[in-house]
Order: sequence, then C-alpha cells, then structure tokens
Amino acid sequence: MGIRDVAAAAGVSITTVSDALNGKGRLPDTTRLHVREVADRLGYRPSAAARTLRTGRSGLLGLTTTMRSTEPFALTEFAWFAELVRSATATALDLGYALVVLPASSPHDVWGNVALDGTIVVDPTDDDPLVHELLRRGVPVVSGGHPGSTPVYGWVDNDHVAAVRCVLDHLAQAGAGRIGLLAASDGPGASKGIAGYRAWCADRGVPPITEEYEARTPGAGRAAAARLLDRTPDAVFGLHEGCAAELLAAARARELRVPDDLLLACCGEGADPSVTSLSLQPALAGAWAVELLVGVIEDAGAGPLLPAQRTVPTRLSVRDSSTRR
Amino acid sequence: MGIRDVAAAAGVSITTVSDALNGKGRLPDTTRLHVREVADRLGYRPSAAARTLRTGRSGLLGLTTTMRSTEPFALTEFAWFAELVRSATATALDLGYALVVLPASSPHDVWGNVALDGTIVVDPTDDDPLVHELLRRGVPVVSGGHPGSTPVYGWVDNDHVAAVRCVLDHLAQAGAGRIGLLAASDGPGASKGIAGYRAWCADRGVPPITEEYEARTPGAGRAAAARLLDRTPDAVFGLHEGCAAELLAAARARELRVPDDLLLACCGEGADPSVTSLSLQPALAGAWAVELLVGVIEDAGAGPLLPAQRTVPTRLSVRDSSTRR
DNA sequence: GGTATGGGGCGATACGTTTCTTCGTAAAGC
DNA sequence: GCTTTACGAAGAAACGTATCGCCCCATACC
Repeated sequence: MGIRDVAAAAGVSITTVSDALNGKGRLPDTTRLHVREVADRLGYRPSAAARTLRTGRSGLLGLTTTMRSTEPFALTEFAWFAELVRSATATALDLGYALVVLPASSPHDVWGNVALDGTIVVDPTDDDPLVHELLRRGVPVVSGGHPGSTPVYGWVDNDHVAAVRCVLDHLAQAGAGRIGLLAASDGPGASKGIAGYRAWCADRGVPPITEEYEARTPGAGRAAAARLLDRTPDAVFGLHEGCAAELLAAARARELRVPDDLLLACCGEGADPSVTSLSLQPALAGAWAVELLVGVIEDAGAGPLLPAQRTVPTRLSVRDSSTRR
Repeated sequence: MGIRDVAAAAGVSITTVSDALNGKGRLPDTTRLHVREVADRLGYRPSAAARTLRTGRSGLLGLTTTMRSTEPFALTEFAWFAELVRSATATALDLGYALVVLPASSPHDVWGNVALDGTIVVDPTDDDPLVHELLRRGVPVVSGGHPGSTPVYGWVDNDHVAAVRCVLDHLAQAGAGRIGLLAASDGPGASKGIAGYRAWCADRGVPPITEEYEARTPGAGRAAAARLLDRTPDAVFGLHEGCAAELLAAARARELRVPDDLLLACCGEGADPSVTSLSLQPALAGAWAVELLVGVIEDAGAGPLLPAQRTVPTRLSVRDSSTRR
C-alpha cells in the first residue's frame, strides 16, 4: 500500500505517481488521471510520517499554557481557555493544520515525540524556558499574552489597561464613587490590570481599593471577596473569571443588593447572564494567534507579511448588575 | 544535529547512540552515560518524524465528532464536549500520548496528513464512513456513544435509559404528575433518551408529552419549549444541554414559577446552579475512552485486557428547580 | 590448545516519501 | 541534416531513526 504499489499497478515510476498526486511536474492530464484513478482504486493514502520526514513539515501546531495543576487547562479560566482552544482549532483546520494541546511540562517527553511546525504559547513566563527550547529547535513560536522579554515571532494580547479603564468609566458613569478591585495575582494579565486600575484611580484622585488572592488556593477568592466588601465600596470590578460568583456570594452574605447597593462588573465570558461582563474575546485571540503563526511558518525566510502583533479588542456587555434602576 | 552527529562526537556508532538513549541493547553503563552526556551537551533531540516512520507509532491520538456546522465543536453541547476533550487530553498525556481534535470532514485532507495511532470517534453515525476508512487503514477506533452497527474496538457510553428513569423517578417523587420531555432530535443519545421516557410512561400508564426540535435550527428550541408548556405539564425534563435556559424563559413568559408551578430538570453540566441537572460525566467518558484506546494500541495482537466497553455513570444533582418548598 | 561463552560494539537495511537531476525522443527551426 | 526546444518520464539520493544480525576479542572451561 505504498507509493511503490501504486506505481507498479499504474505501470509508471514512483516519481510520476508522486507528481501526479501532488499536482507537480509536467505530466499530460491523461497520465495524471490514470494514476489518480489507480491510487483511488487501491485506496492509497500517503504516509504522513514519511512525508513529514522528507518535507520537514508535519501540518501540526502546538498550543500550550503554563499549567497551574496537573490538568491541561487551568480551572480558573476554563471558559476563556476552552473558547480560545476551540477557535484556534477551527482556524488551524481552515488553514490546513491540526492543533495539539500540550502541557508545558509532562512526565513523558511529549514535546520530543511530536513534530511541530509551530507553537502557540499562552501566557508565557518571562524568559520562558520552553519557548527558548522551541526556538533553539527552529520551531516558530507565537505567544498569547505579552511575551515580556521572551523573544517570539509574534503575539496577540488584549489592551488590558484600556479594558480596565473602559469598565471603570462605565461603573463611574453608572454612579459609583468607591470602586473596588478584586484580582487573582496569578491570573493572566493581572499585573497589567491592577496597574491600569491604579493609574485610573490616580487620574481621578481617588484612593484604590484592591484585594488580591491566589487563584490556585481554594477558598482564597471567597475570603478576598469578603475582605474587599468589608472596605465598603459601592461598586466592584472582578478582574478574573470566577470573581463574579464569589462577589455575588459575598454581597448576599452581607445583604447587599446588586445593583442597588453594589454595582458589579467582572471579566469573563458572561456565564451569569445578569452580570455585566468584559469579554476578552478569546475566540479572536485564538484565531489570530493561529493566523500569525501560520503566516510565520509559510513565509519562512521572507519578511513578515502579517504584523507580528495584534491587539485583541475587548467587549463590554452591560447587564443588570451595573445598571442603576 | 542528527543521531549521526552525536555518534561522531561521542566516538561511537549510530547503533550505540540509539541503544544508549533508548535503554536498549547491552552496553556498559560507562558508555551509556558518556553517550547521554554528549547528546545533552549537543542538545540533541531525536526527530519525531523519523522515529514515527521507523516504528510506525506517532504517539498521537485523534478525537473527532460529527460536525453539525463548520465549527469543530457543536455549540449545543459545548460544555459537555469541552469537558470531554479536556479530560481526554489530560489522560492521554498521562499515558504518553498527545491528542489531536479533528473534524469528521474538512476542506483540507487533515486526516491524511496526520499519523494517528488510534482515534476516538464521538457519536459516530451508523456505519460511519470515517470509522470504516480508519479501520481499513489499520487505525484502532474507540467510540464515545454506542457505535450502532459500526465495528469498533470498544466504546464508552452512558446508560441513557437508566439515566432518564432516574430523573423521571425523582420528578415523580417530588410530586409531578404530568412530566413533559423536551428533546433535540439530533442530539447525542436522543433516541435512547426518548425511548427511555416512553418506556417509563408506559410502565406508569401515563401518556407521554414530548416535543422535539432540531438543535441546529436557530430558535427551534425556544419554539419547542413554548409548545411543550402549552401542553400544561407540571414538570419538564430537558434532555439536552441548553434546554434549561429555553424552558426557564418559556416558563417566565407564561408567569409560571419554578419550582412552585413547574418542576424542572435538565441534562447538562449544571451551568445554572439553581437547576437540577443530570451530568453525563463527560470527564469520565473522555478518560475512559482514552484508556480503552491506549489499551488496544499497546496490546495490539494480544487479547483485550481491558473490557471493550464501559458504561459511564450519570450523576443527578438535585437543586432548587425540582424541590417543592 | 581448542572451543564454548558472553560482553561490547558496529554495518547495513528498511521505513515511504519528495525532489533534483538526468535521459530519451520527437517536433520544430535554420 | 544538424541543433535547439519541449515534453514525458524515470533513477537515485536524501530525510533520520531503529534494529537485525554479525563480528571481534577476552576469559574460562575441559
């Protein structure tokens, strides 16, 4: 069932079969059709491994993110990551690639056993060792989230500062005077978001009210939400997915009504349809990261046709939780 | 940077390098260590493509499902599928494999360009052509959901009939007399679920009240939910993810209070924490499917050590929506 | 002294493609 | 009639690994 068998059955050489099936070389249509017909009849499928070995291209893209647990996706940002993966997968397929989700580290050396044409690294650490290893091997890397000092071929990211300002402006316009911030210090874009919040407060001359917690510590979010409400804000902004539930629970415990006594807005994909949410649009991030990466792969050598960096817009969905009646 | 360079640098043959790195052959530890040290120093990584070509094993598993749209995942069951994929990915990695999510059909021939050691097909159609093609190529296939007449190496599935009975019993015990069923006729396990419902009704001697819709048609769910409530049930069971939202909206439109006027239960992963939900436990399904598949791959030739079929248990989470006050 | 025995190591082949180069032949140009 | 051009097709060399079988050299044994 190799190309050899097809060649023999069609009465031509291996070269001719390869050319006929790949649309290369200069062959009369008669030969091309004949070879294709024979190949179809034999049910011939070229070996992906052999092709990869010969051409150096596997048609496979890697996607990884820093793992907080043994799970391949971090639970705190599950919806965000799931949507990013979904979109990246779809885009990759459109462009003729398949996507493999891999952990940054694993008991088995999965990275060594898979031939990757390129990799998307979501939220790389500063000077990410994985990225360096991939680049050393000649695998193009595009990062989701600003790569810091890690040298990559391109990246996509939200404008976290602008996004935070947008939400804060909205809350202020809805009547908030003391806006608190709840942030997971190990969440993606956390430092950017917090900095944006502080800058906004400084601009307005109001004191910042922030509480942070470690998302990986169970119960930390709940405790931080309680601490934040103890500081009597009249509006709160949850910087990370999952904050909404914690804040709502804390408000209920204090018999604070939302939005009457407390305005609420939260980052995330709006799992709760009553909570004003700022979507980071992970679908766009995933799709654009793949497009960037494929551009790099296919223009290898040539200058970058696509910009090496794209800013993913955010979208604010105003719901009941931040609308004064 | 091939194995040749390592051999030259270490002053040994290619064979010795291969044996030393793979722990095969009979070499003194001194040689083994020396070779490994040299390989590390050179930063040598064996070519996955070459290894795959030689050994016939890629360490890659495919995962596919029948696509209703151009998207790789169907939106109506997104949470279910996302969780299944997440769990399957994690399990595969634990066992030393990577997972590739592929659509059943695609503009590019992705299936031909990826070397797969095995494939999980979620909800195959009867006599699925993709499954037959894979089996013809010698790729083991395990299915998620009963494979019907399609010959596969194994499968995992819920006991849909028992699950439906469990929910209906719960609703009846909570006081329901006229229980309606809302089902997506093109959803997974739909026919099984509907059959289970009808059987349960027959057992009890009550007339079935069912409405079906096509999940792929926008607005169909909403309309079907309305039709169902027109038939004045005092409890409804939504057989598919997303039914909950439709039914809640329809109830609100009729000023029916849940659970006072209408008991509600729904399949799904419980996105709405107030709705009684029957989880199909996609995480278990994904993990078990991978375990089954890897078992088949690694015991190729030997008899199946693991059972070829596993039934995934369901879990009923009783919430407010089906609890009479 | 001859021959088992076993440790240590290497040569060569196969995996199945793609592609570079070459080759023959027939038509066309002068 | 001889050279150019174009066409159609094939030969053969990679790509980088794993592995079968073989060889060589000590040491030990009878």
